[in-house]
Amino acid sequence: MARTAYHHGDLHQQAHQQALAVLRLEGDGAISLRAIAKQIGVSAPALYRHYTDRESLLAELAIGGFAALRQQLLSVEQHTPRAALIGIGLAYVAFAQSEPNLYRLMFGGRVLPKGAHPRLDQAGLGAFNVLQDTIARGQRAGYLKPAPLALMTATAWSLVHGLSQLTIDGHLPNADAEPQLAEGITSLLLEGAIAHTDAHTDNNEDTP
Amino acid sequence: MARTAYHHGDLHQQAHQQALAVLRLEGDGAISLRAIAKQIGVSAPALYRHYTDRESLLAELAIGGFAALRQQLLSVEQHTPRAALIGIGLAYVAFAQSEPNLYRLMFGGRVLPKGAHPRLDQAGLGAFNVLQDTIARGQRAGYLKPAPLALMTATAWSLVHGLSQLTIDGHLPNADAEPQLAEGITSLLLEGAIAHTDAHTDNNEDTP
DNA sequence: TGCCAATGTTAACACCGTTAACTTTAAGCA
DNA sequence: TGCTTAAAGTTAACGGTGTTAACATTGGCA
Repeated sequence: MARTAYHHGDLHQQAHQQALAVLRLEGDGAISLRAIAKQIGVSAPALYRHYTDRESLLAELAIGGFAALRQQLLSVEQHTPRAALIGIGLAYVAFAQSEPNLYRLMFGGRVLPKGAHPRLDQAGLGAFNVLQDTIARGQRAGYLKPAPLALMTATAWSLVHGLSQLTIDGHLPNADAEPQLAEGITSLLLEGAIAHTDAHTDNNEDTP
Repeated sequence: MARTAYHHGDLHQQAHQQALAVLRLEGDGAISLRAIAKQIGVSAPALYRHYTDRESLLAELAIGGFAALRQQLLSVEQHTPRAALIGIGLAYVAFAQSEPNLYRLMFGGRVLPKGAHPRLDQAGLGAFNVLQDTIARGQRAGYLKPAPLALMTATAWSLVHGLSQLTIDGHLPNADAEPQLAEGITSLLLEGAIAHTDAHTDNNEDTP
């Protein structure tokens, strides 16, 4: 079952890989089913045996992206609550910076409407949950405030997602040093932005 | 200079408005020069007398968006530093929620590459500066920590931008109450996420 | 072995952005 | 006032897209 021109058996996977390559180089807007089919050496309508839509191909790429992001977040060492939180933040931003076009596709909104691809939403939740679990652990350890979990998770996610998007797209003037920036930002969230000039004022603690 | 079919004198503005209407209803992906020309009652190539590109039309829409965002941020009352900061955060998210498709276009990244439209970058800076100035005032008033201004601005912008994007696109599970969410998130950034159980522990202060 | 479902094929439709070549009109100057 | 010129419109055409219909081939199973 191999290469008789018909039924070469690997079309789905090959189209996926080809589309991923184009995505990485030129962004999702440059993904064309006809071009992909030609490069694989197959007619364009053949792709419709494996993907109902161009959009479903993109959704599959995004699903893979969320799975990769989840793995990257899971691989962060959770030694102390603080190290786990900062590590997750850095890992998140690092992922976005290493795969900017894929990240943009995952959170495009315009390209992949939210309710349309259940497996996509599920994959997004999978990554989301890693972040949420880490925060919950930080709360149980007494390191984080006992604020509502949904609130704290939304805050953390908004921060890392916003930073990812802004750095990827080249906003953020004076974005000199990026790694320090990400670490400084997460620290700022943890310790707060308000100056407590009352008495104690022991800024920059490093270990809980 | 009016309506002889030729030279109806208002093509530029009319195309802008028509494109904006389509953008609001269906997103930037649905903006088609041919369709716009037809609805205005003009041939498609006529648009190229007023826009060098489809992309330049989109850039013009985004520029208008940044100007509107800037105005909305400027209209926030700056009574106390805290009120100014929270007010700006709420206004920012409110703008994104009131114009989701426009906001997505402004920060698309994939649609409008960063260095290609100088006036666009300038308009973005205009909105950015309002946020930065507010933070600088908060620092001068002694309300905010004297951390590097670029760091604090990047943090604040990341937070409000991330929250905007996530709520617009329907991520954030359990996103029950949005206004409280935005306010809670900005407060959390101001006061920090760490529980200070050592001694002082005066959480939830409301005035500096 | 013969049939059927899976998986390919070509042809075609209706769009799209964009350019070339041409035409009409408004405006300014002799 | 009339002529010229540049601005602003026109049609025709090129190459590209996603997608569907109708048809062809093939591998696997009864």
